[in-house]
Amino acid sequence: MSKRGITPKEKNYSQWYLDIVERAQLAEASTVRGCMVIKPYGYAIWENIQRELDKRIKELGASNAYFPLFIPISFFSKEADHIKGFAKESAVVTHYRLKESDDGKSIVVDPEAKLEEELIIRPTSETVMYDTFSRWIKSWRDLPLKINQWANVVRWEKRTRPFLRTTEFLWQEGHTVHSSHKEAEKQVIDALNMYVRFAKEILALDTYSGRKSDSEKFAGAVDTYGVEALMQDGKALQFGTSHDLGQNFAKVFDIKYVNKKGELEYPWQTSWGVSTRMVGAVIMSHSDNLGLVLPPIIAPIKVVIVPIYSEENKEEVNRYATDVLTKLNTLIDDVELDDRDFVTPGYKYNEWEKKGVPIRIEIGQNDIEKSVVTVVRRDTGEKTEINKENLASEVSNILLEIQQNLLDRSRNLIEEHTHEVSSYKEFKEIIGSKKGFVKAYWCGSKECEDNIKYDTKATNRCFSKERKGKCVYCGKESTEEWVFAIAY
RNA sequence: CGGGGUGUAGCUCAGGUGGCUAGAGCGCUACGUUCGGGACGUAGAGGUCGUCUGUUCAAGUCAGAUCACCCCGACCA
Repeated sequence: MSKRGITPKEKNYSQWYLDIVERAQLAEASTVRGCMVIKPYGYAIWENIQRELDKRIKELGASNAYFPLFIPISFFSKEADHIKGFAKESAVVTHYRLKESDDGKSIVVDPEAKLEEELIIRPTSETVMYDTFSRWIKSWRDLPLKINQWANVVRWEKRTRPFLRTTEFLWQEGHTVHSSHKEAEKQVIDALNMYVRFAKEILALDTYSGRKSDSEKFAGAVDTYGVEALMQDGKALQFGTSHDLGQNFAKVFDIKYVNKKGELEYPWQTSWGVSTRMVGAVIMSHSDNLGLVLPPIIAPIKVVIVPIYSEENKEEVNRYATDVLTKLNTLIDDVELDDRDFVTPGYKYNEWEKKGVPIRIEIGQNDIEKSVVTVVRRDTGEKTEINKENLASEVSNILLEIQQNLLDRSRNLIEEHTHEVSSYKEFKEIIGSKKGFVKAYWCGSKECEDNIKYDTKATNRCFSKERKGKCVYCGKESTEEWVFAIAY
């Protein structure tokens, strides 16, 4: 008998998401505005994502480094578009000391200790890094330079939600410097494709990806490319971006190098990043009304063993369970034997389901007599008996199947929720009823884009392909098809 | 920053027209019985009622101020 279920996603998707985050012990709201405390279990998922991603970042040739949290306001304001984009959400440090208040009852900011120059807490690190890069880069021999940073950043967003949008978040930002625009453009696409493959292979998420429209561009970039995943409620979630910065930052940070011909030149730069928002994307995409569902590759616990016993056979069951654990450990890390004897098996089933553990193994008297174990899949709920002898390899295979099944589901969801439309009437109907992605021609004018957004809340997510047609809003000739959706 | 709402136990909340020792469910602790889908019984612990000021013999309850948080918009990874 279930006592308290989570809010079903059909009823209130947003509440369903928050319930999962809370009941899977992933994170909780912090006392600091808009921030969250990532709990050990949630952080373990992040660490798995980090580990897999870090490998791929290094395959792109980038090295990890670390730059300061504080950015002098003068650095920050050098690139005009950049400051415009982030000015409205910047946390600013103005003082460096506190003192006792006059009545001695509290601690206040010491007005004497005002900083000569204010410091911005980084919302992104282009500016601090590029100031440094200007001293690192002198010759064509220093290029390409590829630096990655794992860090926290702060953006004072109006409205926050755990993992999806928090005031402070963790991320990875890659920054590269190249001697030609062509090479930089290739880097932008390589990084984008790396994210697309990562989503598919590790997070089991199918995506759309491509160039962004001018209005969705990163502040200070020449071009921005994004990766868009689809959530189960039909809304899009951007979880990664890759920017072609052109020479915009090089010019204002005075990054110059001498090329092979002996001429002084500005190099071409890129930056790309993904954040803890990915954890939110995974939660929203795969989970169901029982709780979290995790792709096995990033699951902190891949298999949980639940022994079922009474006082009489406790020892026998535990011995059998320990044996099963040893067998599984030959092929699978992260197996947990839940031998707590102060909660009932039903309680444990529920708890591990909420936490999204891909496979549960039940062991009781029945299994021991038949020399089997009962294996239950989190993604399908399917129960099978598997012989104890070839257990490890069979369970490994099921883990692979679950990973694949989640990706298949994600692909199906995106296919079912993608519609090509030819008229604006159709566009509005689909966005209004089914949501999802809508492919439509767009003439490229900001006016049409804004009007569509005003009418439907749908925004231009990314470029789809070259194709001749008529702009879905104004009817002018267009050569470009774009992907639209209502986004998080 | 606009519009709405809420602050009482760890959590979710109840406490008409002011009145005596502050209420429930869940959770927590102890003991016992249980254990193949969130077990049950008994006994307990837990609160300066967001903060300040006022009205009153008397304030969780009324008034004013203040702070905090939540929801809906505009902005964003």
